[in-house]
Amino acid sequence: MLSERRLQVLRAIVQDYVGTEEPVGSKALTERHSLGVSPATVRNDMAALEDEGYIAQPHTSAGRIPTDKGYRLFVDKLAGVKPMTGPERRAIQNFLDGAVDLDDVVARTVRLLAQLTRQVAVVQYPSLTRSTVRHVELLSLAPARVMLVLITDTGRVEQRMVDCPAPFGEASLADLRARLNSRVAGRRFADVPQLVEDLPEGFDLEDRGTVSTVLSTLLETLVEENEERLMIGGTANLTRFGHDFPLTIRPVLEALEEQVVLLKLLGEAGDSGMTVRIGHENAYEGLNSTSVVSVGYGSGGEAVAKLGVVGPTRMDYPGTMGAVRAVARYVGQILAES
Amino acid sequence: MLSERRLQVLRAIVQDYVGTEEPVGSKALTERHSLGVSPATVRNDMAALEDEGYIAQPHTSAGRIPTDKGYRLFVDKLAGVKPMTGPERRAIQNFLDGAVDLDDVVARTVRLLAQLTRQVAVVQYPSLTRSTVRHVELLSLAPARVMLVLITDTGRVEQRMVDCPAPFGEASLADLRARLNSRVAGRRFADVPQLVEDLPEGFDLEDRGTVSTVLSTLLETLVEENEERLMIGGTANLTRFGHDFPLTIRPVLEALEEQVVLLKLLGEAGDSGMTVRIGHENAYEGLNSTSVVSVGYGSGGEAVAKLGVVGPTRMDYPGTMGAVRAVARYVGQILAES
DNA sequence: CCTGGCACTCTTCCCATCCGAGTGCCAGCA
DNA sequence: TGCTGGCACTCGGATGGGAAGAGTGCCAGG
Repeated sequence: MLSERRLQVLRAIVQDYVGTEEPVGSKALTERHSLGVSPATVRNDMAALEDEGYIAQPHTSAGRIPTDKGYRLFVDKLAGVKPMTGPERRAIQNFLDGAVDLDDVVARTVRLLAQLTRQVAVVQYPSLTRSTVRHVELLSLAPARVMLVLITDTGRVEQRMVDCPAPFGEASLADLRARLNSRVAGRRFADVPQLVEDLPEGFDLEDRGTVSTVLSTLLETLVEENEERLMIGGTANLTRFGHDFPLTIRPVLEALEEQVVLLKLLGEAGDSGMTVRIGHENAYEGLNSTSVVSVGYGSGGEAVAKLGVVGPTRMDYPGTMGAVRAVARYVGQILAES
Repeated sequence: MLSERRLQVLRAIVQDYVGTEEPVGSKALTERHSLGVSPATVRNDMAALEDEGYIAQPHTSAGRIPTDKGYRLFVDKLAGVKPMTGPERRAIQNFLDGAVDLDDVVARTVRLLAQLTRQVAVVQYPSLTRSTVRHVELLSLAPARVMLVLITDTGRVEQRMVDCPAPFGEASLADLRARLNSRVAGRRFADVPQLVEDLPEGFDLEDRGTVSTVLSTLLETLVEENEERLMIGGTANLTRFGHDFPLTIRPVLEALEEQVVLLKLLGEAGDSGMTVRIGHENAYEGLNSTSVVSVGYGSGGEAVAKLGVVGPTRMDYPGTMGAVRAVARYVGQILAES
């Protein structure tokens, strides 16, 4: 459709605009990029690109800026992913290696991403959906009060208090603990419900009520905690957004506070590979002038959660994508190790 | 020192400025407040207040605005704490009552505070320092691998993985679990070290190494987790800050990301009663144009952590203080119940 | 199909002006 | 002594008119 040179022009426009944050004109383009043609020619190309909707002018007689569609083409066809340099990789690895527990891994990842991309970083906690149960612990806190602790293979720990309908002896508790673990340890969350379905039947009549209560609390925990948590960081980078500040930043901050919105945002991203949502491609209105670069990460081959960054549509896509991909890869490694 | 009327004038200036966000002049003051004197008189009072450093003019021939010192006087002498209304109280209670676990309590508290005050809310997780141990659980995950789970009376759960120097049988583990709990359950964190000091001596020689390892991990957890965590929310409210935006908001966002700074900020606040730090009273430079209202909260009589809000020095102090106090009180109740 | 040239369009910047809010001070009055 | 009305003064912010500059579109010629 578009000639090779016109694509080059678009690429040059995107690069310059991302660098300078100012509309770029035909003359400046020919000076900074060796396109081998005159400004007048570039003007013609620009007119064509504008007709096609890839670029736009803020006002007559200002330079052009890329539209969302322009960025889209840039990302899809014109730009690669800029790989991290060796030292950068090592720095990432070192930084993440220092983490002591899951919270710390997530916290460090957020900081790292925010620093590398100089944008807002969002990291979802490893999801329970695809996790397996490592261990279920039951503690008797009072005769009719049990604490349920669920430990997952990703290192996450969830606890719930259970009020039992009847007192429950230590022996019964130990029994339940043993049977429960022999059934669910190492199994996937999704499989747990049917695995424990007939468990109460093996108990004395008087204990069945309690067993059922404990089990249903367990199932609840599995489901409830699927409302995944996430951590964000680097919001101070929002101040680099632009000059028309308060109007832009406000809805973004609001979106960032709404975990639901963010989770949806990450969730929409494709399951494998990197996803880039540009401007209006984001369903949430407040993020219409931002782009979201996200990718799944996980121990082993499978993605257990996602992470990404939120920044202005005018962002360095190759660099950002490179950083996001690299961080995801190393976080995956860390999780696999622990 | 200052006559009664001059204090009234200062109060009126603070109130008007907080309301309008614009420097307030003598004429407007006499119109909006019934001071019973003419603008000329007020002008004299203002000149005096300015000499004393309570108010200042942004430029000659603009109105006056309060200085940090002026706000200080206002808070100390001129303003009470505005109590929440009945419906407000009920709403707070309802909102917090819905929480399912500690994380949820904190999350809800943050949202609530941010909404009530329309400012940035900061809530520290209930501290371990003053907490007592409810239960210590030890789980054998592999022959030489133990998971340590610490449960506190505030409902907090911490877990650590322990790699043992030698395999450790289930029987020994149960033994250790029992002895450990009989010693530390219900005791304060600070007392734990000496309570477990001679514990290894009761074990077989071959197990002592493991016991020591487990114990030192436990002690580490107690200390490490004193690096308290906190949650913030309502950052979108920063956009209401002012017109000179990016300059003001940036350092604040940066401060909010530095948990260390925030913890220090809350930590500095007095242990009992509400603390208000105004503008330059805050040690951290980025917060020089903000005020921090904080208060301790806790189950029972004792404060286990702090919470507060960060907002512009030009804030509604009575209202903010009322909201902070009310929320702290109800959070304390919730914690006591669970 | 590319190029140089040219007229045209806007935005931005700068400056001069004006207006008004607010002050400080003073002389007079209770 | 303390309050008041009056008045001159000071700035900041808004208004408006150029002038400058960047960038465009179009056209005729190579």
